[in-house]
Amino acid sequence: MTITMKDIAEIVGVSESTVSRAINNKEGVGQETRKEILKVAKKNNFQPNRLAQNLAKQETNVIGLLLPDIASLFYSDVARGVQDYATSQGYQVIVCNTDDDKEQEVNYMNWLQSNKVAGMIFLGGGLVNNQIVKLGLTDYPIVLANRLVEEVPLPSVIIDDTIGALKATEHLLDKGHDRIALLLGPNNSWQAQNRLQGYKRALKNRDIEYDQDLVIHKSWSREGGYQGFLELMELEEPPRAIFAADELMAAGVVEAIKLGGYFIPQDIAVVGFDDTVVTSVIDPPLTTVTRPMYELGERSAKKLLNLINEEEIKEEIEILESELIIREST
Amino acid sequence: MTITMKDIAEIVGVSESTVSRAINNKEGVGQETRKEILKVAKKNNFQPNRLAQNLAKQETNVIGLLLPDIASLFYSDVARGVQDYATSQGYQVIVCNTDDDKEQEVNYMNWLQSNKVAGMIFLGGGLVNNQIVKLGLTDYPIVLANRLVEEVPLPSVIIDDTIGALKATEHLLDKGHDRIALLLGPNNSWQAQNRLQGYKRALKNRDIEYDQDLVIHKSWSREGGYQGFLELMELEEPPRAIFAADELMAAGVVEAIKLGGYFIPQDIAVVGFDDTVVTSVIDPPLTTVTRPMYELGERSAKKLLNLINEEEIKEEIEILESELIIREST
DNA sequence: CAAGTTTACTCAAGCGCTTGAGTAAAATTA
DNA sequence: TAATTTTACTCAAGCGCTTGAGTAAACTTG
Repeated sequence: MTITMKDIAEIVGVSESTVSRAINNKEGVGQETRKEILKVAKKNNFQPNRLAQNLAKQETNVIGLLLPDIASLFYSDVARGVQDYATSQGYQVIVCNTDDDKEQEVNYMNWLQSNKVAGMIFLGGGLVNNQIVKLGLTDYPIVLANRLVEEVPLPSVIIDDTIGALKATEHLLDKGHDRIALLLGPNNSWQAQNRLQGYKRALKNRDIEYDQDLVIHKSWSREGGYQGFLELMELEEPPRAIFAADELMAAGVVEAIKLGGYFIPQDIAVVGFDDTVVTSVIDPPLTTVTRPMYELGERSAKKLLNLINEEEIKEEIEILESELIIREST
Repeated sequence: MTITMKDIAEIVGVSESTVSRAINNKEGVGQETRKEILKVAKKNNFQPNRLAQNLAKQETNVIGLLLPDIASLFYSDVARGVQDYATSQGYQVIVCNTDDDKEQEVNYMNWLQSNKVAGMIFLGGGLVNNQIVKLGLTDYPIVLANRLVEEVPLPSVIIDDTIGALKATEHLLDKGHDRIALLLGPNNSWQAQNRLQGYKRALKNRDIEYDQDLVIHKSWSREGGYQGFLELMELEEPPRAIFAADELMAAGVVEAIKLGGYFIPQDIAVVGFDDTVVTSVIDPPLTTVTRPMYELGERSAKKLLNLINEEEIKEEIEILESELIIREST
């Protein structure tokens, strides 16, 4: 059904290799012949069989992207960044959802390897690098994106939330608050640690004592934010500024505050985290820390392609910083 | 570096074909030999080269998914549905972002075809089916998801917003409203048409006259909703119920209502569209029409795989219905 | 126990493309 | 015009796997 180089060769009356060279714009083909071959190819809508091509060339122009969940606001933005850069360079991306499941991650790794992808990006998720090493992938182009780097050093791109959290906290301090509450997810997470660190650093810079009671760990959810706020209100002297270090938590906090009859920012100032459609919909518009998600994807892809093409890589670990967007909630 | 069947054959001392059959669990291999082969394969972490495998078998277990933008809330959910079903059946998915650009769509189509994907799903977006036909893909497994079916009949799965809009309108009618405003995006869109139709049908069912003034077309955005509300308020007798047929528009409407000092639902009842993190964050929780996005993906994938495996396909066009979720805004 | 059947394997071609080496003719040079 | 270079091509092997056909040995059966 589909036409092959062999067919074209027959039609034109040349050898297969000539057809190959003509179609791939290589030299060694006469003008006339080339024209004829291209004409026939076009007429028959010839599409080279990539499987054969890749097999012969021993290379592909596909990269794999492993992430927890493409349906997540955060990851889908990053994925888009990866795809845009990759396709701009002639590469295609295969996205695999691991659901943070190590077994799945390993399966996909194998599958991708099996398919001879040119390289892989591990975005978020939890596969210990150990396993990557075990799987003998160290000689394989790999980039870690927004994932904690462990014992084995691998090229990575990460967003440092510390700076963002620092800026957020400083902003509230600038507004005259000295008792600032911090709402975080479970404290075993890397993200929570970073954000906490930024918060602490900001306090330290101003010689303000760190008050354990003002830092509350809940789930990374709206409910978590809601409950966190209620807990804060039970303190003897409730804080009048809250840094909710997650967009959903921020949404929950805002909800709880309004329900409590308080006004933002007059009664209580709020800073959120991430700038997605969620924070954009909240009333009032939230001052928030924004992470360069799309850029994270782009940079990771770029790093990977550099790796693949063995261009020089400047730094092993690239750090992107989160920024503060100031709006009406503070 | 990577081990091949040939290597294994040499190590074990059998022919390559025996190795192939052993690894693929086919008969014709002695127990002992098979065990030995598998042992060697495992020990060396053998991964069959899919390129070669697919080339030899003349088939792949990869499908292509073309959609406008994976970073969109709607599409990423659908994509996840596609991926989950596909992987459960041993297929992998390649996602291509077309940005609703026909040229890109065609490029991706060709690329996917070149890679011998087993089939494709066209999700949303605008390539006229004509071009699909031109590209000679009619004999190719293709499923259209949530895309208007044109002259050429192709297997499709769509979500009928008509029913959802009907239910939403009826719900407001049930609540005693007889002047219900409808906020829509540009009226040339298929979505807008469907939702309008559902609205009209609901009115007709109750013998309520259709009032052109109550139907406002703006952009599918928060701003659109906001402006739409202001326009409605300028009517002589402003409506006390609004069906904002888009989540962002709904968010805008809610914002405008609150800013105007009105209360939801006491002063004005609101029904939104789509049930994503956006509607979940709005206060009060919105009564909304929810589209089965994940299911749309699943069903499309299922239809495609049936097509690929040439199982019987019941209906050419499968229609999923949107549902109404009743919450506090009405 | 001869004839037929099954089992466990090997052979070799083929999937569609690439690419280094080979070759004859045309073009250049001295 | 003979020697050299260049051009335009062909040949054939190879990428790693699959698979139908072939074969010798082991097993069944009456």
